[in-house]
Amino acid sequence: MSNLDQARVASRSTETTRAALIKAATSVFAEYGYDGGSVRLITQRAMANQAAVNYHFGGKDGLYREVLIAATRAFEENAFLDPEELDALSPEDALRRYLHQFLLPLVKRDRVSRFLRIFAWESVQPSEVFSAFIAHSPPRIFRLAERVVRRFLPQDASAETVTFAMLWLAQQPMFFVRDAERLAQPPFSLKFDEEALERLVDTLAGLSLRGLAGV
Amino acid sequence: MSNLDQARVASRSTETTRAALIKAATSVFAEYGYDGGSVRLITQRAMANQAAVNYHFGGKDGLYREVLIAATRAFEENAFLDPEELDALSPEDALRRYLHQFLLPLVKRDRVSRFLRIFAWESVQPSEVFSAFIAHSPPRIFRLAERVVRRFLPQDASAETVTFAMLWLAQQPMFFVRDAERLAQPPFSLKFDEEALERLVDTLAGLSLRGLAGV
DNA sequence: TTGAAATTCAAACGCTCGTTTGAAGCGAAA
DNA sequence: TTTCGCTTCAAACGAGCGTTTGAATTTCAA
Repeated sequence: MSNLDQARVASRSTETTRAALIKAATSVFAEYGYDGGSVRLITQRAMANQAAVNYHFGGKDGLYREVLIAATRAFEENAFLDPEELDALSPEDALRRYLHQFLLPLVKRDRVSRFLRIFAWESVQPSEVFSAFIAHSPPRIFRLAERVVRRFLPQDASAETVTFAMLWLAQQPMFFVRDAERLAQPPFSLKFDEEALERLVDTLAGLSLRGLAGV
Repeated sequence: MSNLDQARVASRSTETTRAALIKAATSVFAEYGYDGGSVRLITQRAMANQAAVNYHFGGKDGLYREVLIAATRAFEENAFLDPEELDALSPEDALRRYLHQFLLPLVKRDRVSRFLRIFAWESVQPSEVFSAFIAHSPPRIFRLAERVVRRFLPQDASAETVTFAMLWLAQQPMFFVRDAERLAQPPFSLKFDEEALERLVDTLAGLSLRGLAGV
């Protein structure tokens, strides 16, 4: 076996641990955010040793960076919402599609939903790792929101107005995803099943489209 | 001097320390949230001993509870936005007034603004203290938002719809207040002076009132 | 089978956190 | 002046955090 093969085999075992750690870290960071997610809990869920994080990723931040890379890759895959797909829809349908996609974590606990939750955390407790990560490429949720919003705004809208409207739209689903657990408690007591999600999409789409005066 | 007088004098000195701690805690919790705000920083700013927090308030949570009580009192004072005042305005003006009031922290660093910032933190990192505190009386920002929203919604709107719309409105200003510092950085680079605040109020009021289709 | 490299492991380190401790300081009554 | 309760203080405690350490184990080419 060549040295290359040895490296490959060695890295196969390495990859197992790395993958388990990234997976566990994704769920832990989705639940508790970067600061609140502890290395001990991650390694416990990954059934790995604490030191493995530092051995394989150089530290907690290195592991987080890998999670963000995986998240970016998942978002870039056309499995997720596609800019071209949005453009093919009418502005109204694009808006509905956007809201529905980013509210999905309310009822699904899949991988993409966890990534969205991490983004929701970052929208509130930005970590240095994340800030550096997105420094020169705004996260997709903002790029998509801008795309949706631009089709409604007049051509001569100022950059500031576009930014206001884009942020306004982008943070609407993030709020519900982020605060889902709190909204499930009194005094709100909102439980999100598929049907409640549809009603939420309807309500938000209606409000965003036509505003309060249009209901 | 009677025992009562002695107690009064003793409590005067006590009140000095307590007031300094509550004031310092308000600013620290406004800056860093409950979890992120350390007792050491609070006592340092209050020029008090660390142990004073436990002596006077029984612990960090007791001090926080006092801050929340002070915040509630400040909000209940008619210095702040008054439900009756809102009702006296047209629905549109009430909406503008609401947004303007809750976006004020962007340009002012006064006491009420700090309380609003604490609420913004809680909307994202709910502490047990806060949850217990508001358990049976929703914070005013939500009660006011419901009041504003109800005047637009049809009488037969479901409770869930009202809640959706209320949350939708309430979190709009909270987002900008909470993320002000992040929005000041690239890639957004939004600086909020008085004029930018007015433009933001205009934009949000327009979007909330007429939606994207109305711009 | 052997030896060296890669990986895992339990334990400990250094740090910050909220809290506790017991002595010292203080003001007012006796 | 002495005494007593209230308040302050420096120091330490215990728990949790990310990280480091050095030995044990595993892996696999030779």
